[in-house]
Amino acid sequence: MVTRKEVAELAGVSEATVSRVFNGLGPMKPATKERVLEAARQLDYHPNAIAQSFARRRSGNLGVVLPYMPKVHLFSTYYFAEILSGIGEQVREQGYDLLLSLLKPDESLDYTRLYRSQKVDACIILGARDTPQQRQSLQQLQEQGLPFCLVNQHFEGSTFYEVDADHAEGSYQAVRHLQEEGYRKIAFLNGSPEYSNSADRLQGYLRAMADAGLEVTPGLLLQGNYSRKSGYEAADQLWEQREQVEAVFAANDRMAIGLMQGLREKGWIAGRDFAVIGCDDSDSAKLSDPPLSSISVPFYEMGKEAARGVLAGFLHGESAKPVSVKLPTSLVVRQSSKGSPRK
Amino acid sequence: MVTRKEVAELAGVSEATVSRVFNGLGPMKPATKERVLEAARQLDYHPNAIAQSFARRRSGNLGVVLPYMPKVHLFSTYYFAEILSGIGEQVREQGYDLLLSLLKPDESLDYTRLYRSQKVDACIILGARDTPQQRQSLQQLQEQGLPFCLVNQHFEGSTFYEVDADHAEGSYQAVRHLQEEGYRKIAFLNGSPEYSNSADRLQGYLRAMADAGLEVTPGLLLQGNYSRKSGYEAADQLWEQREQVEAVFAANDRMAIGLMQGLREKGWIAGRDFAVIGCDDSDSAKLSDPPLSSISVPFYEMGKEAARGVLAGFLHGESAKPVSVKLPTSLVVRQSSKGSPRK
DNA sequence: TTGTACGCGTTATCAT
DNA sequence: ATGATAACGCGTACAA
Repeated sequence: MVTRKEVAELAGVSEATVSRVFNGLGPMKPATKERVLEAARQLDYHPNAIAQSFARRRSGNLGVVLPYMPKVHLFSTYYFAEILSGIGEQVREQGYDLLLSLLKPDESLDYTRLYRSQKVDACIILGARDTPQQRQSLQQLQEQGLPFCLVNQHFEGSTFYEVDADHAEGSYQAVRHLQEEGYRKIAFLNGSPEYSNSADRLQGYLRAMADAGLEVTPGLLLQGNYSRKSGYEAADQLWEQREQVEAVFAANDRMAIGLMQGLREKGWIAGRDFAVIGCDDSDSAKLSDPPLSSISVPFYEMGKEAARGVLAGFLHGESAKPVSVKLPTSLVVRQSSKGSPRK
Repeated sequence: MVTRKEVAELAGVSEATVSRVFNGLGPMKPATKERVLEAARQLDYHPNAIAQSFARRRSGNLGVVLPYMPKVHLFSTYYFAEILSGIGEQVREQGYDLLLSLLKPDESLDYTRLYRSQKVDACIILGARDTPQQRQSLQQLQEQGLPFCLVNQHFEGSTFYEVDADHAEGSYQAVRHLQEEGYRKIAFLNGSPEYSNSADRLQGYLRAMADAGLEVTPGLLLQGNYSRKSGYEAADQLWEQREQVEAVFAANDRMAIGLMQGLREKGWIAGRDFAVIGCDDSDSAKLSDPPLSSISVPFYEMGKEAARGVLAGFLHGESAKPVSVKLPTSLVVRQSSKGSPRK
């Protein structure tokens, strides 16, 4: 590998000058700059990134932590792909690289491990759940001053840097839409409570029902775990009380689709016999039958914002501590929420 | 940050000894080893990975190149998620890290850029297409002796290291299955020709038809581009000649689902009026209505094998040049291929 | 079995 | 505007 030294010799300057040229530092004679660049071109010199990291004492890597994803799919891959793309776009703009860390199933959540080998300067943590163990791990990071960012998850009562979406407002809009279409008996199929999304969506649902003066009977509140299967199973419960339900708002697309599959087996077709709206607007929403109305979440932008913020926080130190944000969602209406309430 | 030097001082040994302990090198007195480990524990010492990379002159990173994925989804995110998981599992086992590189739309495919900054020791390239430009980029890598591996793509006539699946055999099995179910007029909806999968699947289809003594009229060969939309549009063509078609084998799940959606609008239900089998067994196969029969491809294992092979090739030099492999597929039968041919 | 000493390719500080 | 030089934290050949 050709090094700075060889470039310096060929250009007839010192090594320091070569560095200055490549880092655009200090004043320098255009002629020398040109000589150096020409020499570098001739030798096909490229700075050694590892040596740079070593000297600068920063890795130039942003770590991205992905949760363990077992065969029972609670997350859609769409979700992570979008967020990752956003992160990728931002790190490229900042000359950073992206180091992926896939958690193991049993892995104790000792995030500090990632930092202490100094292979990452900051981290974005995806798919975090609100459990005592998680809170403790994150708390520990924060106390040690290690820069990190959570995406699409809020820890009430803590002051972590988070980039979230306004799920409560999104849910409110979805339920309002169903009401405007004439539906009154609207059920809510929620996901696991350890995700803050769940609480937010429940809140949006309840507010929309209250604002419309509609009663929320216990039977209208169903509980799933974000898997297709749990939505499929909820169809049974719903069928039991089919006279009391005209529409369902589900906390994600997978459950919504499972629910539609379950009810179809009993003869109820979404968009004809009842209405459904899901959440996330993943690509499965377009693949389902009928196509699923859903709340679109700006995952790409969330990833990008998280990367921007957490790197700014790191690069400018405490001076620019990032502040949590909440991006807006939007409702995408498709066939599953069409039709009208049964008379 | 606490360094080797401090540990050495506290333990009353030289820095070299500390290194030996942490690398398990050379013979050493158990007592000294224990003293060093105790000192390290006390100081919470962890080797600096960047400095290690610098000294060892290897990054300890495996690069993974992902293609640009525009809004028109030709790849399923499932596909990449599975392969990435496999890679992730393997690199962890080898103490490596995973550096993600997301290509930009216009980006000229100069893969050497990834290596010359020395941030990766080897690369796995996903979603490569067989174009002159691609071949040239890869050829260049090979000539420079840079270790890389292609997953799920074959370049006929070249000797790249590739981990592929036996798509021809998988397709053969799928079509044979349709024949065993009594179908005779079987169409094939292929994807873009720049992916070797397409040619392989076509070959499997043709062989199965030939082996069964069935004629392949030109009308039975449809062309899509792996997007749902292209499958949806193929439904029109198919409908034109509906008397000549009883079943369809599609080169991926997205097209198969689009096709089912298109034909449903005309009144044909998959699994009742005609049969469909897709490829990849992505999770959308379980979400579609009816659930889609599909050829399962061991993406996880392919990713794992690619990582294993390419790292072995790098770590042991030319001595252990990895040899291309082709993993087996399997057919998963669901509702879309049930039913029986119309009389 | 352990210590000494050098090198790795930069960045950054201080002279000139 | 440019050059000399000291870090940076570790691996490792060689010496003891």
